[in-house]
Amino acid sequence: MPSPDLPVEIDRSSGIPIYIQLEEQIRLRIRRGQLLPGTALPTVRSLAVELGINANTVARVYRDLQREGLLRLERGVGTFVTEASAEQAVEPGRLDEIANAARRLVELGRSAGLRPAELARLIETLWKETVNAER
Amino acid sequence: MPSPDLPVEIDRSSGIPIYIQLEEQIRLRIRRGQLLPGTALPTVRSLAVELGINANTVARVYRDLQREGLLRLERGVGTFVTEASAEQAVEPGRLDEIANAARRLVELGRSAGLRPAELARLIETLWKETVNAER
Amino acid sequence: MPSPDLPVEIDRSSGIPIYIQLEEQIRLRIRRGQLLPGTALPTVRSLAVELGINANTVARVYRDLQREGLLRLERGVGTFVTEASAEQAVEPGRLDEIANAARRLVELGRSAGLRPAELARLIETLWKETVNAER
Amino acid sequence: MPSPDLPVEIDRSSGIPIYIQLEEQIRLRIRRGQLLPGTALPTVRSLAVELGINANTVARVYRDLQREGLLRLERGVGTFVTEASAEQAVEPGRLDEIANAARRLVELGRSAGLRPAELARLIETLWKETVNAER
DNA sequence: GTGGTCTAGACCACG
DNA sequence: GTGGTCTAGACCACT
Repeated sequence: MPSPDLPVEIDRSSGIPIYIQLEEQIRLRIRRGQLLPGTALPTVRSLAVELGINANTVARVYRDLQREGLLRLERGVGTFVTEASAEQAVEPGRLDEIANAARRLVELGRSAGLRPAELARLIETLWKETVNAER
Repeated sequence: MPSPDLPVEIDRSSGIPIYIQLEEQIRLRIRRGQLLPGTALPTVRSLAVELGINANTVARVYRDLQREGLLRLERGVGTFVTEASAEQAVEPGRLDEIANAARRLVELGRSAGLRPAELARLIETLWKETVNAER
Repeated sequence: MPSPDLPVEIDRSSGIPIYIQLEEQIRLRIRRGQLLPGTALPTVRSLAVELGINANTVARVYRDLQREGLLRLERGVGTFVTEASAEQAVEPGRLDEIANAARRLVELGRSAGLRPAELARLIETLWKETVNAER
Repeated sequence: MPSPDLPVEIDRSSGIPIYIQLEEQIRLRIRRGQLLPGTALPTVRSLAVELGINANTVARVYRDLQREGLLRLERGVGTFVTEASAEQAVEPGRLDEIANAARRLVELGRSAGLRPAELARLIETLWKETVNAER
């Protein structure tokens, strides 16, 4: 499988660490089925050059995603999307549904004068409660 | 007005800065009307001791909330909820509505195998889009 | 909890990456109950100086162990053994038992002319079979 | 002697170098008496194609095993198992004994929550100690 | 002073 | 040429 263009964008002024931005964008592409199992990713160095960041930063991202089981790093060969990643894929319809729910939440929050960070925190709190409730 | 108990909880292993956790919890209590204008907050030192955190951190929180207009620091006297804070209060009904929307989003996200951080990021992204759309 | 001496040893000529050596030694100490929950570890920089290695390498080790749930990194404060690490502790008796079984295997392997790497590989193969058999 | 099928399996996601995997599997087959002296091995190219790996890698493996005295490379003819390899053969009974000891160790390790890499490392450590004790 | 991120660059192992 | 490790050093966020 060839290495397709990887239309990743880094916002250096967002305050969000570069490696987090990269990880999430690649993870999301795999989840959406835009990066199928077996697909080769750009080499560490080439992606670093393309994004204007350091190769170590890219390597860190690939390594993190390897631990999550999404990527397979082959020394001397390259980096590939794992077969197992398909299990973590999400149907596009579901993602739309999620996006809609998120949009609704954002509108409600804004009209109530909340801040984005407050909503994000609310989500994390509810998430933990849900997890605990399962136990 | 007396200083009520301030049932704040700090999670040291969450990775979220302590001052952020504190700020949001106090802000939310004011928004909910659980901390009314004129109410005195615990002293910097007592709250620091109670939570087992650094006094500088508490001082920073009070200072930040003062800048937002929610608190009033009276040197040598204490810290109080401002009258103006009432303007930022949100009706309980609205908060319930928001909480419900958030709960739904959390459930959708969980069933799709997403992580809380991904949802939080989604929210922030949508937020910015909404802001830009307004311009 | 104070930071006790951490008698770690690095063998730079072993060919085994420094961060792997460090990780395993700290992990083993926690497993053995020699590093109890709440205990503070040396700071990233001090351990780096003590071992004569780079601070980034120590930071990587701490970060990896944090992901495993063994350590808790508190920015601005320090690094601590988590409460949850106790769940991964192993009784000393069991470790002795394991060491004996390993010693026996080593003797058998040596007398049959095998190499250590072959034994190690045999272990990993059997391990995977056991895992698959469980499914 | 004809070239038998060589049922080798390569795990590209194991992190273990391909040449190590290949070497050990061939070595083990010779030790077990499954590859007898005089037997021809597949050509470098055919084995490389069959396994989907680089021909250089296969060549390296054959060369390494030649240095160990297990294989004989005859230029323009092919690669063969040496007569001397018989001396390194191990009786099946012994291999069973070793496999049993290894299985026991794996079970103990798993029930104690260790990782395969930790067991492998333990073995290598004990091996070195045994060697030193002999001196 | 703590940990976290990022850079630049060197050297190594693998294919 | 691929990824992996390590160093040295800068700057930042947090307590």
